[in-house]
Amino acid sequence: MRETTLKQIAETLGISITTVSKALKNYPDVSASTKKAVVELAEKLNYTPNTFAVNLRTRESKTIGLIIPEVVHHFFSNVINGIIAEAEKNGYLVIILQSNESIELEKKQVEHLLNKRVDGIILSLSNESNDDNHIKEIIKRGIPFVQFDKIAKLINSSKVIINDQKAAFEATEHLIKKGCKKIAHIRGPVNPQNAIDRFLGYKKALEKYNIPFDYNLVYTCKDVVFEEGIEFAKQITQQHPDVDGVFIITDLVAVGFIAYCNENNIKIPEKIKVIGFSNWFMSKVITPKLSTVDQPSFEMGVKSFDLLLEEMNARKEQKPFYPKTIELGTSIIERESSK
Amino acid sequence: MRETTLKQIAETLGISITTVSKALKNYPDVSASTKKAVVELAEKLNYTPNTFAVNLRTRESKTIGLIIPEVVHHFFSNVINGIIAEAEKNGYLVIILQSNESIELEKKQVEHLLNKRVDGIILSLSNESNDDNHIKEIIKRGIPFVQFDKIAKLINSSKVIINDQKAAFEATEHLIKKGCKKIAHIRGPVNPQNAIDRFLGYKKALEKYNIPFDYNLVYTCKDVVFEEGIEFAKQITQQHPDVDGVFIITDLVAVGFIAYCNENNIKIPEKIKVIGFSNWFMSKVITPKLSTVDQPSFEMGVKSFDLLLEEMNARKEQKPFYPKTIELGTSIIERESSK
DNA sequence: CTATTTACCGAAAACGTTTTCGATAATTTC
DNA sequence: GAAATTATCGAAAACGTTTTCGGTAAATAG
Repeated sequence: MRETTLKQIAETLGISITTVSKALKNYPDVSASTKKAVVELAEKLNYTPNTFAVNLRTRESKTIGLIIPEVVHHFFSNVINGIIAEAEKNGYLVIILQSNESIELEKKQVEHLLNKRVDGIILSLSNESNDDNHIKEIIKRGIPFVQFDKIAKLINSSKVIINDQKAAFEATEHLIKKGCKKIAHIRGPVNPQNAIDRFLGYKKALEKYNIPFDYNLVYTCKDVVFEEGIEFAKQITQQHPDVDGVFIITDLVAVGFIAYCNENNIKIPEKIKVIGFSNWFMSKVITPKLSTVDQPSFEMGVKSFDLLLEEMNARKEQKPFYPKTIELGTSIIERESSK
Repeated sequence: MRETTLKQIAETLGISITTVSKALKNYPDVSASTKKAVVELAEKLNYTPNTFAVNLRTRESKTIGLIIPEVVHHFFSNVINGIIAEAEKNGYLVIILQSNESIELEKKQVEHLLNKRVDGIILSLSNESNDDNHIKEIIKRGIPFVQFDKIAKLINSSKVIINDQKAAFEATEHLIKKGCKKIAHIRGPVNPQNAIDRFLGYKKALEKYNIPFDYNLVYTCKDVVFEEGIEFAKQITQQHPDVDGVFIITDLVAVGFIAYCNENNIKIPEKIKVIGFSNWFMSKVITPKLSTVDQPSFEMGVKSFDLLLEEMNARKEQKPFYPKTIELGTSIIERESSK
C-alpha cells in the first residue's frame, strides 16, 4: 500500500496528471467543477505531495542546516529554540549538527549539509576553529549562509552578533564602579573572536580607569567548563590574595569559581566580586546569585534565520544579496555576587 | 553554474550515465580502467549525488524527525545529543521540532514530519497530551516510531523509558532512611505517565514503611517550572510546618524549593530534606547541593535511535518488526540536601 | 573452428512532481 | 456566419538518480 499520487487521482477521475496538479495548486485554467472533484478526492485519499519529487523538481527542500558547538548549553539551546520557531513560522525545517568544539568535525558537518543540499546554513564556530576553508566553500557554492555568536570576522557573510568588547567593557566597568581595585579576568580560548573581544573590553576598561593591566591576572580557559572555574578560583585566590574582582568569560565557569569560594569560605561579594557572561539560567539559582551580562539568545536565533531567509529569497528571485550584520544589545544584570 | 551530474561526467567521458553510476558505486560489471576514469573525473568536478534525486529513487531520505516538548531543558538537550550522535554514526540526520508542551502543536508537528516523509520519528509526549490519534496515525502509516521518557503506554511501539515508579520509590525510601517522618511530594501534571508513576512510587514507599499517606501533602505542578518550586515551598512550609522531607518531580522545581528555603532561612537538610529528579547540571552547583535521581539521558537518546534504526532496517528488508521496550536504570545521587 | 562463457556496456523505465506550450471546444464579437 | 477570443485540458519534457535486462565483443572450451 503506497502513498496516494497525482497519477492515482488522475486515473480514477479520468483526467490528466497535469490537470490534477493544477487543480490542487489552484491554477486559473481549471474549471470549478473539476477543481472541486480533484480536491475532494485528494482529501478522501489523504493525498500529500511527495516531498522527494517536489524537492527534485523545485530544487529546494525547505530545510536548513544548523551547526553549533554543543546542544547541551543553555545559550545554544536558546538560540536553537529561536531558529526553530522562526524557521517553522516560515515553512522551513531545521537539521541540527554539533561540532563538539572540534574543527575537524565542524568541517565534516559542513560537508554533510552541502551534500544534503540544504537551502541554507547557519553556523556558530567551534572554539578550535582557526581555518576558513570549509566556510569559504559554503560561500563559493553560493549557499545562503549566516554566522552567529562565534564568527569568522573576515568571511563576507551575514552575521548576528553582540558587541562583545563593549559588553565586556561594561562588565569590568561595573566591577570598578563597585569599588574593585585589582580585577582578574578568566578568559576563553585563544581562537574565538568573542574571547578575544571580551579580553580587549576588559583591558580597555582598566585603561579608562587608570588601573594597571597585569598579564598575570589573566587566566585562559581551554574547555570553558565548570571545573576550570574551580581550578582558577584556587589559583587566583592563592597567587593573588588581593584580587577583589573577577570578570569571567561565561557563567558556567563563574559558577565553578563561586563553588570553590563557597567551599573555602571566601566571601562573595565581600572579599571578591564576580561577574559572569551570558545570563545562564543557573546564575539566578546559585548562592550568591551571579551578576552577569544578558545576551539575547532567543532573538539571536530569530534574527539569524531572518537573515538567512532574506538571502534564500533573494537567491530564488535571482536578485543580488548583500550580507548584513546585525548587532544585538546586551545589558548588565546586577545580582548579589557584585553587590 | 549548476552542480555536476552523472550526465555531465558521462558526456565528457563519452560513456553512458548507467556506466558512470555503476562505476561510482563500484559495480562489478565496469572495467577497472573506466572505473578509474570516472572516479577521477568525479573527484575533479567535485561530484556529489543529488540527494533529491536519490531520495526520490530510493524512497528514503536518511533523515529522521524528533519531537520533544522543549529544547531548552537539560534533560532533553542531553537526549538530543545522544540521538544526533548515534544517528550521525549511522548516516542519518535529525530534524528537531518542539511541541512547547502543547498537544495541538504536537499534532501539527507530527503532521509536518509525515508530510516531509522522514524515515522515522522519535517522540516524547507533551504534558498536555491526552489524545492518541496523531500517534496512531504514525503507526497506521507504517512509519518506524519510537517513544521515550513521556510515553503513551497503550500505543504498540518501541519505547525507551526508565522505571519511574521504582526510581520514585527509591527516592522516597532514601528520605525515609535518612529519618524523615512526614514527607511531601511535589508532583508533575496529571496527564504524563511519568508523573503518575512517580507519584505511585512515592505512595508505595510510604506504605512500605507504614507512613500514612496524606493527600494534602501532594502538590501538583502545572508548568513544572522554577517558580512553582518557590510557590510550593512557601505553601508547604506554611501549611505543614512539620514536614521534614520533600520528593520533587524534577530538579528544576526542587531548585526553586531550595531557593525559597534559603531566602527564608529554612535549613536544608536540617529542617527539611529534599530530593529531586533527573540530575540536572545545576543540582551540583547550588547550595546546598541537591540530592537527586540520575537518569541516563544521553543513553536514552542513543537507545531510542538504535530501536528506530532496527525498525527502519526491518522495514526496508520487508521483514516483520516487533516493538521493543528498553528500560534504563536509574540511581540515587546523595548530596547535601538530604544528608 | 564452432560453441559457450565471461566481461563490459547502455537503453530504458521508473520514482512523482511542475510547468510550458499547444490543442480543442465553446463563446463572443463584428 | 466568419473571425477572434476565452475556457479548459493534456502531452511531454524535465529534475537526476538507480536498476533491470539485453546486447555485443572478447575470451575460453571442446
